[in-house]
Formats: sequence, C-alpha cells, structure tokens
Amino acid sequence: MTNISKEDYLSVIFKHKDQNEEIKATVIAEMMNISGAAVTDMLKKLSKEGDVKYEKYKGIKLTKKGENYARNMVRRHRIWEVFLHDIIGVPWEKVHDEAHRLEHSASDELIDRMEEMLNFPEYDPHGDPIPAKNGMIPKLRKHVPLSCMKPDSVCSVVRVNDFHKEFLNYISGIGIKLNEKIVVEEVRNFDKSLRINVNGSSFDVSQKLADNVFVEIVTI
Amino acid sequence: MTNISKEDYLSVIFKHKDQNEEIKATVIAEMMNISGAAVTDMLKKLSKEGDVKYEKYKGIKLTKKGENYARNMVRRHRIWEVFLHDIIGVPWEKVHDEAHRLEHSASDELIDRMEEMLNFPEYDPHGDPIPAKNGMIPKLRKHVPLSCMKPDSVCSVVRVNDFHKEFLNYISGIGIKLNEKIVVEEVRNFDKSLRINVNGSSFDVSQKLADNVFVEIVTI
DNA sequence: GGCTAAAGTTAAGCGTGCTTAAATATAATG
DNA sequence: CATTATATTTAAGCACGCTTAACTTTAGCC
Ligand SMILES: [Mn+2]
Ligand SMILES: [Mn+2]
Ligand SMILES: [Mn+2]
Ligand SMILES: [Mn+2]
Repeated sequence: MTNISKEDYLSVIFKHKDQNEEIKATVIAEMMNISGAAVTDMLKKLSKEGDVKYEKYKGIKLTKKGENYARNMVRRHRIWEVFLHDIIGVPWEKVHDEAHRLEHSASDELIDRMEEMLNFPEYDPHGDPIPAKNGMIPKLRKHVPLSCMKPDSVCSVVRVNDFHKEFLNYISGIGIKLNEKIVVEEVRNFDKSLRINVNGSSFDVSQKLADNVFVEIVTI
Repeated sequence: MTNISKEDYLSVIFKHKDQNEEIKATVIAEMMNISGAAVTDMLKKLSKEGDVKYEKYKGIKLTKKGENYARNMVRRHRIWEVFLHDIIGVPWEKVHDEAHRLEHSASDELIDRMEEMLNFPEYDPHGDPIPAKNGMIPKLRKHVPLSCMKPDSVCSVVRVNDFHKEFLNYISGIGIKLNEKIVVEEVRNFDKSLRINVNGSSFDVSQKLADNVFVEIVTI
C-alpha cells in the first residue's frame, strides 16, 4: 500500500467524523471519485494494517492508530493551506488543490517549522480547525449553514467548504470571506434561494450555494 | 506512466548532460537505485512518448521535448531548495531530499511565485545553477574538484554535490560552505588525501570527499 | 414478514513500475 | 581474431490501486 493512497483514505474517513455518524463506503467512493469495489479492497488492507476497524457489511471506524495518522494528515493539509495563502500568496480558491498534493510530500519537521513561522494558526483559510502537534483540535464557534437563516437575520461567516474551486471563486467574487457579515434580506420558499447583502451590495444565491457557507448567527 | 517516475528519469538523464557524454543505462540504474531491466523498460516508454531518443544497444538522448521537460524539473527542484533553505530555514544537508519529494507536487504557478519571492536566484544552496523560466541556465565560474588542487594553493568553493546527506553534514561541520576559502596545506601521494585549512582550522580529508567539492582556483 | 432497491463484496482483469534469471549484444583484452 | 567480461535486453512474475460485471447482504417499504 502506497502512503499517498492510504493517507487520502484516512483523511476522508477522519474528516467525515466531524459530522458524527459512521462513514459509508459509498461516501468514500464519491469523495475520492473511485468505484465502491476499490473502497472495499482498500478497507481490507487498512484493516489488516490496523488503521481501520472493518467487518464486511458492518461499519467503518478508525482505530486509535488510524485516527492519529489521519489527524496528522489533516493537520499537514491545513498548515500547507495557511502557508500557501499567507506566506506565498496563493489565491483562496487554489490553496486546497495545491495543499492536497503537497500534504503527502513534506516531512513532519518541515510542517512543524512552517507552523512555527505562521505562529501556530488555529484555522485554515476556509475556517477549518488545524489539529495541533499534540492532537488538540481548536473548537469552532457555533455555526449553521447559511441556508438555514431566516429573512431579516444577520450572520457572520465562520467556515466554507473548500473542495469546489468554482464555488470559492464565486463567493469571494461577491465579497464573502471569513468573518464577513451577511444580511439575509429575503428567503424564497419555492426554491429556498436567498437574497443576501454583503458589504453593501445585494446578491441572489441558490440554496446549494448557501449550503456550503457556514455562519454564526448575530441577529435572528 | 506516472509523472513522478517519468520526471525522475528525465532529471537524472538531464543532469548527467552537464558532464557532456551520453548517459549509460547502468548509471541511471545506479542513480535511481533500481535494476538495469527497469531502466530498459522505462526507456522504451519514454521513447514512445517522444521524450527520449532510444535505440536498443545504442545511445540514450533526450529529445527537444524531453529536454524541456527535464530542464523544468531541475528548475523546480532547485527553486524548492532555495526556498526551503532561505525562507523556511531547512538545514543545508536536508534540502535536497525534501525538495526531491516536493518537486513533483507543486504547480508551475507556485514555483514561479516562489521564484519571485526569492528574487530570481541563479544558484541553489549547493551552487547548482537554476534554469530560468525561459530556459536559460546561468553559467558557473570555472571550477575543478578540490581533489585536483596542489599543495600550498588557495581556492574558493563554487559547488558541492548535493546527494549525500552525511557528506554535506560533515563538510558543513568543518566550515565548508559556498564561497568559503580553502587553503590546501598538504597532499599525500599514497592515498591522495589532503590537509586543508578552512577559516583558520586544519582538517584531513579523503580524496573521495575532495572529489565532491568543486572550487575556483585563487592561487596556484 | 416478504419483496425490492440500494449498498457492499467478490471475481477477473488491466496498467504501472518494479524484480530476478536467462539470453544476447557490445567492449576489452591478450 | 578469439575469448572473456560487461552492458543491455528479454522473459516471467509480483504488488499495487484501480476497473467492470456478477453476486450477496442489508435496509426500506407495503
Ligand atoms: Mn483543504
Ligand atoms: Mn480547508
Ligand atoms: Mn538537489
Ligand atoms: Mn542542489
């Protein structure tokens, strides 16, 4: 088993844990753009190596060992993202893909050195928490999808999903960024689309877009 | 054919060209720590893709296409080395290995951005020239292996071979670095070992060590 | 509970980049 | 030039991470 492949599987499983139900093989297959058969195959190997607890037709769960490995990969990824964004100036919508390749190549010492240069950041450029060397994961402010907000409410951006370039490019184009205030002016029942106001300008956005922006409620 | 593998083969072939005779399959195998059979195999594929001109039992030569690809890989490698060394502070003896992994993962745009941050460096931390975006390769000062120097001569370090960590660690320990002055105090005929003076201290070094340090002659 | 749709697994096979062992071509030497 | 040593290529096979197609289990629904 190659490290890159293993690391990608473990990261996907670990990141799903945020949502707190056991991940399904189908979801892994979708996230990684591979067949279900490939997932079954790999789960057997990960299980044999002791990174995943897996019994066929039953659930998929990281072992302590696998969880540690995965958490470190997520750490590596997010430190790269901050480094690329803050030090090298890579645009917001490009850091994820670039980091996704670099995360497998740097030594842990290099990652630690970068973290130090960045002054031990707690969140990546999309608002995701960065696991510390000791395993601690910073807490996120209480947040909900923008799509849940009611008309005439006000909120502030806490986190955005980082895996779709076009989405990131679009929202940054209309002024949405971390900690930006959003006023919800209108919510249409028939398609759940919203009219929002960002920094003085109004925009109409789909429910799908609003599903991927997570906000802290300021005024209900 | 995976990119990483292809890129490593092309880099090895390209770097050998510095020494200006056609590379032998055996040399590729040694440099990459693989069997001769594997090299034959890959040469066929590289030939089919038009990166290498190859006829069995005859020579191995990069095509224009292959040379461009390879030169860019060497560029990527060396820019990483400077970046790791100068910006992140990775120690001299570790930059090569780290860069060797990172060189396959960053986008060309990221490389260009790093190059800009570094103010378009001409040489990497070991004195090797960095090919520019347009393909130009900076000239090196005229240099010879330290092992060729005569007793009582003085020279200055232009370049060192970067592929052996222990060697780099050792020479940096005795004060050898780029542009450092070396006084050759004595050369022993029976084993070609040298007594050299670096920054006021004297050391005995083997011919093998001196073969890997390249110097500009200051005083014969 | 029985039936069906969805999820998951197995089987067979493919391309890649290696390996070792055997065969063959080239180079070096007397 | 003949012989031997070395370099290179071929052949067969292996581990990996995938694929599609067929099969099995589980979950959802009446
Ligand atoms: Mn990311
Ligand atoms: Mn992120
Ligand atoms: Mn190097
Ligand atoms: Mn170098």
